[in-house]
Amino acid sequence: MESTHARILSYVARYIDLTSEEEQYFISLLRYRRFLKRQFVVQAGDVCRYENYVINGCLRAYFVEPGGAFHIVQFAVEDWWIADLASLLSGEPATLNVDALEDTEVFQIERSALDELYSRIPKFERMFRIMLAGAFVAHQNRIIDNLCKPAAERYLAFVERYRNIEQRVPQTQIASYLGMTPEFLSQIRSNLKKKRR
Amino acid sequence: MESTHARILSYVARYIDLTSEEEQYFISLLRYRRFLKRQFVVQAGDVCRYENYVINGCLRAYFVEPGGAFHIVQFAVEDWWIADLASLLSGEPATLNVDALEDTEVFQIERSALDELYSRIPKFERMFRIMLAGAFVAHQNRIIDNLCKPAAERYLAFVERYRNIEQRVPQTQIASYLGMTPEFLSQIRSNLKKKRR
DNA sequence: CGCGACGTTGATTTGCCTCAACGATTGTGG
DNA sequence: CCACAATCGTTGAGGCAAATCAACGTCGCG
Repeated sequence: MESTHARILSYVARYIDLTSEEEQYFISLLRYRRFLKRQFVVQAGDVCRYENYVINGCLRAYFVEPGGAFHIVQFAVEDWWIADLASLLSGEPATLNVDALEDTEVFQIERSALDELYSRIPKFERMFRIMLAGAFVAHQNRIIDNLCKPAAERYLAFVERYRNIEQRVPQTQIASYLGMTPEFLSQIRSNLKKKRR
Repeated sequence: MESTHARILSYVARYIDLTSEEEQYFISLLRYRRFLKRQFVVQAGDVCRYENYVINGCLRAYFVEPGGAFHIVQFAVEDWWIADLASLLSGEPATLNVDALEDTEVFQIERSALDELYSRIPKFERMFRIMLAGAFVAHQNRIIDNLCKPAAERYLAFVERYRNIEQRVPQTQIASYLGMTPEFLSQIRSNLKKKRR
């Protein structure tokens, strides 16, 4: 546990400097949890009560259409945060599901603990502001890519950018994230192979 | 000018409470500017130095592909903020253009002034954190819609959500925002009209 | 007036989806 | 430890939504 704390603290240190007291206080708000593969972290319909930091393993957030089709919105591996942010902030029921693609260890921070953290140590407000700005820009770029790149290029961009994820999760999942069918992704890959030779 | 300050102050008041001293300080950081229709607010390649609050009028942020195709990423009307956030934060050259679809009045806050504002009045860090969270969620929903809704539904959702924008900007622009060709949007609209009768 | 932006309509093409069938691999209960 | 199911990736035929290309009418503007 010592070492896992070290990890999240060094993550925080990328954004802000903490005194060791502040570190202790921050750590006291963390709740350690393990999720088994396929286990839910957040279920659509329930209120999302935690922000989740991934220590190791892999989570995914996805949206299920009334028809039954589902679409992956986000993956989260080591050092990433994941939640249904809309639900966490508003207290409304979540529209996203979050579950584990591998056995996964996380630190959770409860909504109320976050609020207290912001008040006690405003630096954390800065950290989350900067994190959110980065996430916002990433989403914006994803929208642009979806608008103007054909499926094959989007796949290549994904592999380029998230090699660590591409290795670990099944193609079905990646296809869903990229907004195409698994069959079509398979076709793309086989075309790329041919071209490469 | 008095009245325009009142407007941005009531905008801020949605998020945080300020003393009148704090209000004065905040206002002192604002730089008033007018942009004529078609005038650039940010040009891709330049560094984006300001966060822009729209007093009235309408701005658009768009991305130009090497091939020449362009895609609208965001509109901003009264009470909205717009910038190339990636550039503003990193100091790298902007990848987006921002220009005026109508004659537009804005308040600009310079990057360095923002930093000072955050330090002097951490409440503003909270305001921007909350704004960013909202924008993040909105982008996420847009990604989901692009993935699972057909073009006609996306158009209807846009009209529903942004009636004030839909009335004011040409269809070409809306088609670009929605990720479809103007011709196809025209077809969709004519089909909807037929159905409505 | 004439030019350029805008919207419309139609013919053709294409990127991607749907559906279906088939091995290969994983994993799970008997 | 085997047998059977479930998950995963692949391939192919056919279909549809949306893009492309082209032509034309309208309007606002210099």
